Parts: sequence; structure tokens; C-alpha cells
Amino acid sequence: MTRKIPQSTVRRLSHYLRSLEGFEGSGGTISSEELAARGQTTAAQVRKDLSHFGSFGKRGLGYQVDELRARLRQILGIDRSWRVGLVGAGRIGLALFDYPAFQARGYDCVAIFDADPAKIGEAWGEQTVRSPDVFEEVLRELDVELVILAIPASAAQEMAERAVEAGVKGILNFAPIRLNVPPKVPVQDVNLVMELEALSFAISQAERNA
Amino acid sequence: MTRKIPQSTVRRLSHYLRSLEGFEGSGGTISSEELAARGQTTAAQVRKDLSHFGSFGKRGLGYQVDELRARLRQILGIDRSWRVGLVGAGRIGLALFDYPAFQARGYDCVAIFDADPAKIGEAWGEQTVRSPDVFEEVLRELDVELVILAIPASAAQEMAERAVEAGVKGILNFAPIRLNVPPKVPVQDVNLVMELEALSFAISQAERNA
DNA sequence: CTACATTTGTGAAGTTTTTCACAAACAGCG
DNA sequence: CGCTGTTTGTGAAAAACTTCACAAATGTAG
Repeated sequence: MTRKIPQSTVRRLSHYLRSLEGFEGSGGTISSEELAARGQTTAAQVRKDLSHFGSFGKRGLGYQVDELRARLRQILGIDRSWRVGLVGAGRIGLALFDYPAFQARGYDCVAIFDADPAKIGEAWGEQTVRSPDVFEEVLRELDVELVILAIPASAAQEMAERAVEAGVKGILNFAPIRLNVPPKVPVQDVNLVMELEALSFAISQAERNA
Repeated sequence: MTRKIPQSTVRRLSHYLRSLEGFEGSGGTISSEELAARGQTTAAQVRKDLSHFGSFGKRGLGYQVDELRARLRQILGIDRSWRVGLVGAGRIGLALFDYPAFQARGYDCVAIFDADPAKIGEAWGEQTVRSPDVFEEVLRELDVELVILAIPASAAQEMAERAVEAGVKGILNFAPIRLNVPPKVPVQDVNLVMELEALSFAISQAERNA
């Protein structure tokens, strides 16, 4: 039953999990209807999404909140912790490093890199900013599974390749370019300019149709 | 011909524009084939995407780079500048404020707000951090069209409502909640936790199928 | 001016995702 | 224990999106 899962389903699963986290009546149950209401989707969609991964509701009752939450964490792969390397100690890197939800969800930042000599050696929490010279070496040594690229587009492709070379399993990419890496290494792009453009498009569109 | 445009089309338009910007042979032309190669999609998709907005290619030749670039900017609503209000002067707010591509694309940050008394009055570039007490007033006075919410989830809904009340036309939301605003005000969500979850899902999935 | 080599724009076909609708399962109650 | 009121899980229908394939343009070369 678990074959090709739509990206949109994955995004909704995150939403469901978020809803359940802000739901302290942990002992109780929740219906697809209620879950849908919190997530701006439909009950049928919720059930279909979940059905991709098995059937863990009780007919007539709904879903056990505790259990569903645990199951979603498992599906999303956050029922464990991830060893993360942060590449780029600029504003965005700093913001991510400090992001509370980050650590809280098991994403452990175990190394920070930056090419700027002025930054190398700087202490960030328990971490120290390192030189890219020791990139592969450190990634391997610390068994980093996932890197966050918060560097300019010009450097991103090279660092992505080096990360893959060092055995990283996935990349969260903030640089506004399409990385060229082997398909076995998933890349998730976050492109702030694109988000702003989507917004100004939507506004312009609304105005045109008004 | 311009009716309901898929969100995925809008994202691709951004990509096309990005490709064209890194293409200095401005006088020349580019074919849908070439554009597709740079954007990880297909020629047919490129043509279909563009065809939603008219037909501005020349058969046998392709698209005039200059013209297409201008047309894309117009479609995306960035052939003008936007007056932006930044709500939340934390790490994320700072990162966005400093983001070079930001100013470069006509997003003008004209006001910054934060509830933390320690931050109010702080100078950021030419801006000074203001109190939320004067939120609506300032938004109206400066004619802010677009706000960026870089604040905790607990405060986001309230500030969104107040922004709408003050006549804002769109919201870029970094808080991990679904904002409840009138449909005429588009909201674009950026959810870093969700991106990480999508990534860990993809990695886990790859491992399961391996 | 005609034949030719391209490349767009677009209906139609194909695929994917969402919505519908209903049988099956379950708790509660008398 | 059987009836009732829910709510799931899921095929089937509908809608949305992507790919195909080809006629209509357009520049080029002879």
C-alpha cells in the first residue's frame, strides 16, 4: 500500500501532526472530520492520505490521538533524531540554528561550516564554526546524515557534491538553484524569492479578477 | 485565457524567470526546449505554462529573452515595487531583512515591528523597530501592501487580523499555523519544520525501498 | 518564390490527485 | 443480543494537471 506518495500528501501529513501536537487531550480520539477542519482540507482527503500507510483508525470512533501522532512521526521519519550539518553561518544559518522547533524535533546540529575566515572558530552554542577545508572529513567523522545549505548559489552546487561524496543522505537547500545530485539523495528546496513571487502573483491575480 | 492557474505553474514561472536572469545574452532568443532543460521540466510544460497568459513566442524561433523576462515579471507582479511591513524582529526577521535578493526585486521593507520592549527603538538600516501599539496606524500611513509574519504561532493570528484590518493585501507567513483571513487576502506559508519533515520522509522512503 | 527545417500554441489523450458515496466495523444502549 | 448512530477505508467518478502530437507560423536557403 505504500508506493508513490504525492508530495501534497506529505505536506498534509505534517499539518495533521502539527494539529495533533496542539491537542492536549492526548487520551482521546479525533475524527477525520475534526482533523480536516484544523487543516483546511476535507475528511475524505484525510482518510485517503492516511490510508496510504495502513489503516489505523477505528470505525465509528475515529483515530486514537496518541497512536496517530506516533504513527505520523514514524511515517515522516522523525521518530528518531537526525544528525545535521549546517553549511553557511550567515543570517539564514543563524536563524535556523536558533530555531526552537528545530532541536525540539530531533534535528541535532552537530557541525557548522563557513568559508569566511572571520567566522571560522566563532562559537555558536556548543558548536564552533569550521572551515570548509575539513568538510568531508568532519561529516564522515560525525556521521552527518543531512546538510542544510544556507550559502550563496555560487557555492551551493560544489558543497552539495562534496556532501554527497561524504555520504550525506539528504539536503535542505536554501540557495536559489536546482542542485544536480544523484537521485538517491533527496533535495528539498526552500526558495524565499519564489514564495514572495507566488504571493505577489496571487495579489495581482486577485486584483485582475476584481 | 487567464483563469485558474495551478500553483505548480506559478512556481515554474519563477524558475523560468530565474533562468532568464542568469542569461546575459539578452538580445537573443531561447526555445522552450532550452528553458525546460534549465528548469527540470519539459518543453511542452513550458509552452503550456506560458500559454496561460497569452502567446509571446515566435514559431520557428523561440522566445525573445528580453521580452519573456519582462513578461514574466509582469505576470508574477514584480514589475513594480511592493511596500512591505516586517512583523517580528527575531532571527528570521533579521535574515529576511538582510536578504539581498529581497530589496533587489522591489520588495521594500518600510516598517519593522516587534513586541519585545528591548528591541523597540533599535535601528535596522534606515528603519527603526516599532511597537505593535502603532501597527495599524503605521501600516495605513506608510501604505503597506504586504506583511511578513516572522513571529511565534501564538501571536500570528492576531497580527494577521490586524494587518488585514489595516488594508494589507497579502501575507507571507512563517508561523507554523494556518491563518484564518478573508479569502481576498492571499497567504503564502513558509514552514521550515514542514520542509525538514518532507526531507526526512523522502530519506526514510528511499531507505524503505532500498 | 518555393521547399525546408524549426518551434510555437493547443486540442486531445493520458496520468495523477481529489472528491464522492457507500459497505463494513464498532460502541453504546436498551 | 440486536438495533442505532457514527466513522472508517476504499473502489469508482470527477477534476486537475501533464504529456503527446500535430497543424500553423516563421525564418532560411536555394
